[in-house]
Amino acid sequence: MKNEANRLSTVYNPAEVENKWYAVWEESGYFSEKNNKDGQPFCIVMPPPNVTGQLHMGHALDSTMQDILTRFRRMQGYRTLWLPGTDHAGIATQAKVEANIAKDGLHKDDLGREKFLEKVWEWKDQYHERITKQQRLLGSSCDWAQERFTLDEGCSEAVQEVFIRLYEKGLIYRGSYIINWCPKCQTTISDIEVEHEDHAGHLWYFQYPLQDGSGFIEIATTRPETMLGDVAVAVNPEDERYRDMIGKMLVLPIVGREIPVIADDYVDPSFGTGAVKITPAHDPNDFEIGLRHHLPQVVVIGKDAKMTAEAGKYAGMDRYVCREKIVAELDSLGLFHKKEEISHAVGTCYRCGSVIEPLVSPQWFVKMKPLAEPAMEAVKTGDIRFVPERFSKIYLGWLENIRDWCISRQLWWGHRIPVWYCDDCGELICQKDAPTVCPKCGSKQLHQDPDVLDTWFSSGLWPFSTLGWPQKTELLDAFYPTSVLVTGRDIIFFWVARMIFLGLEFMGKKPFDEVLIHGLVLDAQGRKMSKSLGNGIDPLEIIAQYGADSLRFMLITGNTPGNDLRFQEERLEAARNFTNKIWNASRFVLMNLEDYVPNQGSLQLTLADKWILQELKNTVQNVTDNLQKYELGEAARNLYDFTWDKFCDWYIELAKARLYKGTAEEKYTAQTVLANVLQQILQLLHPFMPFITEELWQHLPHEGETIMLSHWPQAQKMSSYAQEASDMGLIMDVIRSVRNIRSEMNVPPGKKAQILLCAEEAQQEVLKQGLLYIQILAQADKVQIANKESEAPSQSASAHQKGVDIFVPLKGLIDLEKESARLQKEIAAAEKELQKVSGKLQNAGFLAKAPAQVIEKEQGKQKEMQEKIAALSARLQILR
RNA sequence: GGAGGCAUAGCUCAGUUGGUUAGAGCGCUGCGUUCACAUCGCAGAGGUCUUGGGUUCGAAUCCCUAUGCCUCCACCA
Repeated sequence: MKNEANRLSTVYNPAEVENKWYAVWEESGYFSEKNNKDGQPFCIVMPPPNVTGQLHMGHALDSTMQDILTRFRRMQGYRTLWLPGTDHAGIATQAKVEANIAKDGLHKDDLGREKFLEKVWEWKDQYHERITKQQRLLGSSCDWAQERFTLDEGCSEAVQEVFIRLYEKGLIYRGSYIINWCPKCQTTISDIEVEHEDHAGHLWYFQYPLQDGSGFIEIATTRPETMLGDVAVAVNPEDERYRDMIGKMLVLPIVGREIPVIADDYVDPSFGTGAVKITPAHDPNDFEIGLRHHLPQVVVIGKDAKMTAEAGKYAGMDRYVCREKIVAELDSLGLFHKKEEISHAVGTCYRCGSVIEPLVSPQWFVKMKPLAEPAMEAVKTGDIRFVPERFSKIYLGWLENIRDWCISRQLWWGHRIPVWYCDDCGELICQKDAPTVCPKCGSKQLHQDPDVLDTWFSSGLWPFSTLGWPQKTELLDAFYPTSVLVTGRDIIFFWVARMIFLGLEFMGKKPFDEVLIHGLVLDAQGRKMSKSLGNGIDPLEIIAQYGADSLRFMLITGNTPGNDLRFQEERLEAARNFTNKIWNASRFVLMNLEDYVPNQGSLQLTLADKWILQELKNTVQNVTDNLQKYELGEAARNLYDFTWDKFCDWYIELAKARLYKGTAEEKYTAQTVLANVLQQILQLLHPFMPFITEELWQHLPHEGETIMLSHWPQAQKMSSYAQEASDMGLIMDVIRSVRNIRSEMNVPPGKKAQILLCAEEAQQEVLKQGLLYIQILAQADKVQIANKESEAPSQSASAHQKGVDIFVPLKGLIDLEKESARLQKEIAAAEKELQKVSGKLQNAGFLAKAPAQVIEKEQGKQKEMQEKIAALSARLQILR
C-alpha cells in the first residue's frame, strides 16, 4: 500500500480524478433507483434547465444542493431517484433561434412553421447535449435513464390531458380580454412575466371640451397617444367638482367623437385632476371600467406597437412618435395645459425589455380562483413546507391576489393548443387528436388553434408528468409525492405555485413535501450576475481550474438557506486548499498502512483514540442532523472543522509516536483508528465532494464497490467516550499553554523543553496518559508530574489550566519582564471572566430561576477562574 | 403604495429552539521547511454583535423603534 500512496502526488490534481469517476458511476448504474429497491423512497425532480444555452452558477448551486441531498439519502439506504430533465423554454428558445437565423438574413416566416421548428429541434439537441455534459462534470448523480424533456412524447401527452380536462371542467376558457402584449416577441405574456420598472416620464394635462359648450374637463395622462381610443372620461361619484358634469357629453379633441362623463369609484379624486380618460382597449383598468359601463373598445395601437387605421391621420405611426405629435396638436388647439415630471412604473417584457402594450385580444386563460384555494390550503396547513419558512408568506400573498392566467402564446415552439375550429360554423373542438369533421355541422374545413401554451404550463406538471402520468406507472406510485423541491426563490411564482395547484388538481396530492429555496449567486461585489453586466462566471472554467469538488464545497459553505451568496475567488481557494488537505491527510494515512491488515490484531485504544472517536461520533450526529434540516452550510462546516482541526492538526500528530516508535499492538491500533476515522470522513464528505472522496476511499481498506453506495455512518451505533474526550481536552489545554509560553518567550522550536505539571491525584492519572502527547506536541524531552505542593523551579514560565499548574523552566532564556507581562495579561482575562461569573452568581434572580445545570456550570467556572488567578498571582509575586 | 431580507473582526460571512471566554476563511503580526500537506504548521493581534427602548435571572439571538443597504410584489391615470 505504501507504493500506492507514493504514487499519489503531493498536490491534488482534480482533473485527473474527476474525469475517470463519473463514467464509472454512470456505467455501473449507481445512479439508478434500483440500487436500494427495498428502501423508503426519496425523490427529487430536477428543475429543468432551459435548453437556451448553458448552465450558469445558479444552476451549479441548485444541482449541488440536490446532489448532496440525493447522495446523502442514497447512502442512508433510501430508494433514491433524482430525475433530470430540460425545459423547452418557449419564448426564450424561439428568440434565440430567430436571432440565429437572422444572421443569415432569415425570418421565421421565410422558413414556415415546420422548417423553423426543425431548426429549433437542432438547437435543442445541441444545447441539451451541452447542459447534460455540464451536469456530469459537476458530479450530479441523477438517473439519466429517467431523463425527460418538457416537449417529449409523454410530457406532451400530459399537457394535452390536463388542458382538455381543465377545459371540460370550465377551468380553462377562451375570451377576449386585455392582455400583456410584447411588440418585440410578438406574443402575449402572463402577468408575472411583466416586469415593472420605474421610468422617468411625464404627466400631461389636457382639456376636453363639453359638447354643450359650457366649458371643459381637464384630464391627466402619461400616455397621450391613447387618447385617440378614449371612449369616456371618468370621475369619482363623490367628487363635488364634477358632480354636475356626470352624464354630460364631451367632444374628444382631434377625433371629434362624443364621449360621456361617467362616474366610477375607481377614480381617485386626489390624483391628477380627478378626471380620468378611459381607453378600454389599451389599459387594464380602463378595460374593467369599460366593461362595467358597457363602453366600446377602440383599438388605436396594433400588435406592432404602431397606430392603427382607427387612429386616422396617425395611422402607421410609432406609438412614441405619435405621443409627441398628439401633444403638439393638442397644444396647437389650445387644449394643452401643462406637463409634470413624474416617475411611474412601466411594464416591460422580462425577456426582451420592450415596453408592454396592453391589448384586447382573444386568448386562452386558466381560471385561477378555484385552483388557488387548495394550493394555499396545502401550505397553510403545513402539508407543504417551505424552507426557510418565510417564503410561504410570499407564496400565499401571491396566490391571494391571483388573476386568471393567460396561457396562449403566439409562438411556434411549444405545446400546440389541442383545439380545432370549424371554418363553417365556428364550432370549437377540444380533444387530443385532430378531428376529421365538425361534430356540429359535418364540415371538413377545420383548422387547429395556431397558438402554443405557456412554457410554465408544461413545467407545472413536471413532478407527475416525468413519473409517467397520465399512465399509471410503478415510478409514479412509488415516488409521488416527491420528497423535496430545490429551487431558486426567483421562480416561486412561475413554477413552484403552478406545480402545487396542478399537482393537487390532477393527482389529488401535493407534488412534494418540502420546498427548499436558495438565493442567487452574486458576483464578488454583490451584484446579480447578468449577461448585460458581463460579470457571469462559467462553472466549467472554475471546474477546469479548481475542480468540481472545490466549486461545490465553496457554493455550499458559509451559506444559509434562502440567502444570496457572493462568488469570491478567495473562498474558492479555501475550498481548494481543503481538498488538498484531505488529499494529503489520506496520503499520510496510506503511507502508514503499508503493513496493515484489517482485523488481524488486537486493539488497545488510548486516550487520543477515544477522543477522536468521540469527536467523530459528534460530527456524524451533527452532519446528519444538519443535512436532515437542510442546513447544508452548517454540515459542511462541521466536516471542515473536524477534518482539519481535529483529525489533521491533532489526531494525526498524536498518532505519529505510536506509528513510528510503538509496539506492534500500539501501531496496529493507531493504524486501525486512522483508517476507520478517515474512511468515515470520506463517507460524510462524499455528498459534498463526490470525486475526491471516491478516489481516496478506493485506496483505503473498504467494503463494496463504491463509496456512493456505502452505508452512511450512524452515530447511535458508535461507542461513547465522553469522559476520555474531556480528559483529552485537559491534555490539549496543557499543550496549548506550553506552546504559548514557548512562542511568547521566543524559545527556538528545536530546543527541547522540560515541563513540570503539578496537579491533584485524579488529574495526575489523566496527565500520565497524556505524557507522550505532551512530549511530542509541546516539544518537551522531559515531563514531570508532581503534587500540588511541589516547589516551582526557579526561572520558569508558568501557566494554569483547569487546576493544573504548568511550569516551563527556562534557565537563561526567561525574560522576567516579558513573563510578568504575560502573566498579568492572563490574570486580567481571568478576572474579567470571574467578574462576569460572580455577577451572575450573586444575582438572586439567576439562582432562583436559571436551570440547575446552568448554575452548576457557572459555579465550576467561578472556581476555575479563582484558582487560576490565585496560581498566576502567586507566580507573579515570586517573579517580583 | 404594500411585503420581505440584511446590518457581527480590516474584507466576505457563520452563529438553528435565549445561558459559548461570540467563531471561520481571507488579510495582518511573530516564529517555523525532523519525511502527509508552504494549497502547510505553531503562537498571536483584532469585535461596546448598526442606534434607542422593551421582555427576561440572563439578549448577537425574542419584541418595538430609528437609520442605512438590498430584493420582491403592486392596474393610481
